[in-house]
Amino acid sequence: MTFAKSYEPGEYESDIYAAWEASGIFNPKLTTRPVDDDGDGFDDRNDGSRDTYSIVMPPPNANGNLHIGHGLTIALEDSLTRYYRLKGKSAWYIPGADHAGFETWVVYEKNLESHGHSRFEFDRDELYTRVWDFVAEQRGNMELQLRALGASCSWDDLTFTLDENVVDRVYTTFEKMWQDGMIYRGEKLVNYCPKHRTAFADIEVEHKDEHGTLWDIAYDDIIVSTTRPETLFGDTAVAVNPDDPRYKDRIGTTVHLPLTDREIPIIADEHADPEFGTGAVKITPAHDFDDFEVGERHNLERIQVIAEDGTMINVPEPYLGLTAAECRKKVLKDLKEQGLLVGEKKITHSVAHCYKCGTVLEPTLKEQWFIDVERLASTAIKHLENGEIKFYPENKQKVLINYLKGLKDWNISRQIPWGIAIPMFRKIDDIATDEPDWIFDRRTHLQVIEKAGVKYQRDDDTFDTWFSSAHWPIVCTNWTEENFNPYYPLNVMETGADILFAWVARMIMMGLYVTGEVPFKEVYLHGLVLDEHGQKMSKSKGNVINPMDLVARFGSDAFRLGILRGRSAGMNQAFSENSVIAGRNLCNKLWNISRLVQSIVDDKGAGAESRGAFATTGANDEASPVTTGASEEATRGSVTAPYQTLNMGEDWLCRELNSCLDQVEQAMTNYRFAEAVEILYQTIWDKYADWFLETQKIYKNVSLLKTTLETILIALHPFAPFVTEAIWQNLSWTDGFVANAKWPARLEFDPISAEQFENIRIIVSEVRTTLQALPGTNNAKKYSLLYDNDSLVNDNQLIIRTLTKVPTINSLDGAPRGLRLALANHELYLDVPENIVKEYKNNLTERILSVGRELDALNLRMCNPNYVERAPAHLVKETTDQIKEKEALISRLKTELEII
RNA sequence: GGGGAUUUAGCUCAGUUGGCUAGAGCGUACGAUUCACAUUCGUAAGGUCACAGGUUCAAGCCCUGUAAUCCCCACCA
Repeated sequence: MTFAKSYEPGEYESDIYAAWEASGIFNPKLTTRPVDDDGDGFDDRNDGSRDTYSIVMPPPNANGNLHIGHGLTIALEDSLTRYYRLKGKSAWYIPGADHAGFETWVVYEKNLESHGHSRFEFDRDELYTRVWDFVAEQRGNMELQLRALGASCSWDDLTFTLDENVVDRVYTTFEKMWQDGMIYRGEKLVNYCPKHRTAFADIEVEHKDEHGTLWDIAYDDIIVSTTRPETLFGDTAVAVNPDDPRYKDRIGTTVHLPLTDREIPIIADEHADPEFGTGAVKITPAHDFDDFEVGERHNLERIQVIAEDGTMINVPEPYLGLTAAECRKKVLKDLKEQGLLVGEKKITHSVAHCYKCGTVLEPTLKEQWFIDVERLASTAIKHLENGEIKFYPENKQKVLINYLKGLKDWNISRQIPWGIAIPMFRKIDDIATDEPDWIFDRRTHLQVIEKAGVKYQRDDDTFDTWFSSAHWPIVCTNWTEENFNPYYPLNVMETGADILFAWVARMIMMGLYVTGEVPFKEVYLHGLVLDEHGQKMSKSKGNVINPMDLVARFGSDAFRLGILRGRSAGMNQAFSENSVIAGRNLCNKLWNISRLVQSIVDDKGAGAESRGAFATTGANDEASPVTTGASEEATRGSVTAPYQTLNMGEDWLCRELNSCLDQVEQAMTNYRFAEAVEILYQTIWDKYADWFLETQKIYKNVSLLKTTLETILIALHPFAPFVTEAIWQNLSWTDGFVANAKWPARLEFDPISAEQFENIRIIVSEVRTTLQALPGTNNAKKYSLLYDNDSLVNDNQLIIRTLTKVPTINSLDGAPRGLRLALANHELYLDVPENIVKEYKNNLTERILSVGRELDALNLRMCNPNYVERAPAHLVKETTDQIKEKEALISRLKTELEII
């Protein structure tokens, strides 16, 4: 098998994924048998430790497509998973699919409407079945897209949010809460979307500033202001501030409610702000959240005047049955005619909207199931304050605690059929029995059940999606009360910062309530992926980037590298194609590095033959046989034979690779993905290719080339899984999958020799810089390098010549000539004719000035006695060393200038 | 009103507990061309680290204040 000239992701990616999946390496339950290389009977993978690593996928919508945010999620989560798998952990990345209750329902309802139907033609069970079929039809794309992104998740363990075990667990929790008295049914005001005809939790409401009108209406002698005159019919009081002198003597009296024959009381309540308007406010407990509370305090009647379908009820005949908007017009007109409308002005106020359709939400009185969150929240706060969960970014811990402290009771009832039925049944028979009105029962497939001779009817509502989602870590890991589960709590929960409250908070509360433990040890939150101008992506702006397009054009790895680049926890960040292109280039670079290494191995290595697991044209016989449980022997990446470093460049490379591994490990531990990618990019491109491989064109150390290439392949694998695997399979000497390789060991090298190579690099750079700065072009080919009494240069002529491309390097015979290079410890000259040297004079002067400025700064520091006294000794020494070096350099440059 | 962020090169971002002359990618300029890769190689230019004070031997980093931008929560009769 040969390496094509450039890496073509499309030719490899799907075959590679299929081979991984077939091998079973993504399922830790198939691969957790001991690995025993040295035959001592102990599992010796990763220092013998065989601990677990678990992470769950925030479930994408089962019947949707992945968007750019999913792309980021997968890049982050899969990098972690692959990294810890390579580190030898039993890494379990559990995939999921979301029934996406409301989202899917909205799509389905639109679909129904487009076919001329309405949801009200069907009963709930029928609708549920229909949506189920609808989702089943649409399903599957998302899972294919996850594969295309390289997600190394255990597909056998995919959890759908309506799976039986999920529903069971949700019912168990609900039952426990019911028994613990945390669930109550209450008539409360809820945010109600008249279009979708369902209530929402507070968190789902979107407040937007809107322009509106504030009308002043005379209730006898008292003027009240309102933006919603149509709710006047629901007024049951007028409130004034108890300290407001204007109304002191009116408290306890009544006013006449316009357009009706009712008298309503004037009450004293802090809610009325004396500064606002006239200081008197109408109270409509059934249609306003604040008024509801005032009503509770004063025991006021709640009169619902707007029905769930948005029409007027419980109002005088002329207004009955009008829509709220029509009613408002008529009320205003009638008030005006009676001279009771005494003023109006434009105002801006914030209005609650449905986050899905934008309809103005109607605060509506409704009986719903609520969770008393007091116990859940306070427990969560305690564990959070205890530091049991580490947050990235850190500040989110405080933000979350702050949120939990102000958390209100949680409305878990939704009036949409697509979801998990609430397992509560209401007594039908109005007979006097001691039986409670509501009972818990799991048989939600039945509309009516009978218990102890009494018939009960199922509540038609379903659970808020977040109620079941809150169980995600529990249900994905199959946590049970009975058995110890090494995968729970999860090592990390990775998700979007925007659902910290909606999801993360609820998982923590639920995890603690159900299992007594926090559901994860760490939380990593990512920000939004913005477009290249820093704008939020949206369909209406037309700036949406489809991750699958990028994958198709540049490859999955390029996308992953691109989206991780420069990203840090919790931050919204712009994203552009450029970073993906940079990623694509790195993949191609790595491919060509491997191509060169393989060609050297082929030339020099004896008897090398391809043992790749499969060919580029498709999975071959060697890859597919592993179907039942992975044999680790067959799938684990191999490690090459020992090597010896034979020259300075090799020692240097080993040193740099070790340092790279250190930094990548450090970065991954701290979730600094961008940093890990950055250091790998630098190491592979600048160090491995530009310096080391260039020297290997001279000294071909086959065993070292093999080992070091494996090192960079494995280290990059978490971020660029496909190209590293494609190369691994293409190389003649590697075995198994790089996806299941061992994280590289540190390389042995001679540190003194490694440091020597730094000197070579400095010399080479100086030669290059000078050659570029000299007048004329093609200088490298024109001028030779001369050296005087310099063993480093003498011994490394070949390397220096190769790297600088100068034609010859000679020992200086006789007096110095040409241009002396500005190197402190080396006598090196470029054999440049005198007239050219003179032209270079300005350059030299410039250089002296700049070094002089640096020297001044250093001297200034040393003149400060406090610095010498108080700064750490090694810094002071460093400074003195540098002063010496700069001084030497300057005098050298000056002599040079004098000669000219 | 409460809370959380951001401000560093033309653009997008790093800069971990204070330590040398503030880094990277992209972009720009100049130079290179059969020999792994033009998805390439070499070189360079480009920054008053938002502003003003303070602490310190030393501040992009810590403290105080100011300005601009953004997000979340609550509220707006």
